[in-house]
Parts: sequence; structure tokens; C-alpha cells
Amino acid sequence: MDGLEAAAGDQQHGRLLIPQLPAAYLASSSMAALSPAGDDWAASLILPDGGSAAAGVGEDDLGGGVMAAAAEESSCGGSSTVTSSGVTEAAAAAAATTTRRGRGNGKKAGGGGRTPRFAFHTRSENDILDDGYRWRKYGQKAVKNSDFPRSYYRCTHHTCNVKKQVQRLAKDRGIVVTTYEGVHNHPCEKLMEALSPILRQLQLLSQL
DNA sequence: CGGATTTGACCGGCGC
DNA sequence: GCGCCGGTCAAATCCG
Repeated sequence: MDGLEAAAGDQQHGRLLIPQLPAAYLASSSMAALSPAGDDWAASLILPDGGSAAAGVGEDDLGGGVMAAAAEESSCGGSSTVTSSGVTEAAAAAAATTTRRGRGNGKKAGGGGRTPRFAFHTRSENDILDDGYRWRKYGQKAVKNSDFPRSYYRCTHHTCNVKKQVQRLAKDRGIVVTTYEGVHNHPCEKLMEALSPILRQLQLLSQL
């Protein structure tokens, strides 16, 4: 297991903790309870750890820990176009086997500071789920064991080095596997947008 | 016109 | 050592 800090212990109890993930990240990615309206979509968090991570994304074998997050469509992506069939059970887990390599870049982080990485499934017709951040696509590649290409995105924020990969499951084209790598070092635009009125009120109250 | 996407080439690690 | 494969780059193209 490399690259991933896995919360191995908790998996067996049906719970998954996501290590090294700041709350903002979580809030933005899937589970905030910001605006629980709109379509719901099923998400399952995947934390490939040790051996179980051996299962590749392509071969959607029951991998490591799965957590049926069954989150409401929420997050800063309030206007997300993610639509789903409403299925809420977790799909089979695939793990992000992508571990190393890259062009010089992959090395840099590997020196000792590993970038946190986690993946989750969403059942959606839409490849791109709006997580509140802005992404720029920088590559697309056909991968083995999958009929669908994998897309590579990078956060458009200047100082932010977060990447994500998006790929459809070979066996179930309705499921999109999104793998995040890194942690945003800036607030989520849409999240802040949504929070700003509340923050303003808080400031007012604190002045009293 | 500026930013995002597309797409083929290139690079580097890994397995054989 | 070589070929395969996944990830990234960058020029061309597209789009608002």
C-alpha cells in the first residue's frame, strides 16, 4: 500500500474514516449537509488499503473498504446536474491502483510527502459531478480493462495542485469512479458563496 | 479574445 | 533490455 493512508481499522466495522481530509474537502466533495435538495446520488467511498487495493479500477472487483455514503446531492455544487436513478446502495468497489509515476511530477510528491488520495463511486449519467471546485481537463486516456477512457483533471486554482481522475466502470456504465489526489489549499468557491450570508450574520452577531 | 478541451506525442516506472 | 502502460505535456482547436 503506498500513496494512501488507509483507515484500515474502521472498515471492518462498516465505517470509514478519511484520513488527512480536511473538513472543507469533505464538505465539498460529497457529504456536506448544505442544501439537501435536489437529486440524490449514491456515492460510495473507497479507500484502497493494503492488499485489497490490488483490484484495479478496470476490473471492478470487490476491493477494500466500501462505504455506502448515500449522500444527498449537496455540497457547494448545489446546481449540480448530477442526476441519478436514485439507487442508494453501494456499488462494487474499485480501488485507485494508480500509485506512482507521472512525469517528474509524480516523483516530487513521493519524496516523503505523499499526497492523500481517495476515490468514490457515483451513480450518475454525468461524468462530471459538480463538487464546487473548478477543474481543467488536461488529458484523457484509454486504459486497459475498461471500455471507457479515463479523464484527468486539475484544479484551476493557481496555487492548488489537486488532481482528479474520472472513469466509468467497465461493468456498470452507470457508475462513475472519481479519484481525487491531493487536498485543496483554497476554499471552495461555491461553498463560500453559500456560506457567506451566514458568515456575515455571524460577524454581526459577534459584534453585539 | 481568453480560457477550456482535445488529442497525439512523450516520459518514466514496472514486469517479463 | 525492451515493451507495455498509465500519466502528463503542449499545440491545435473549440466555445462563450
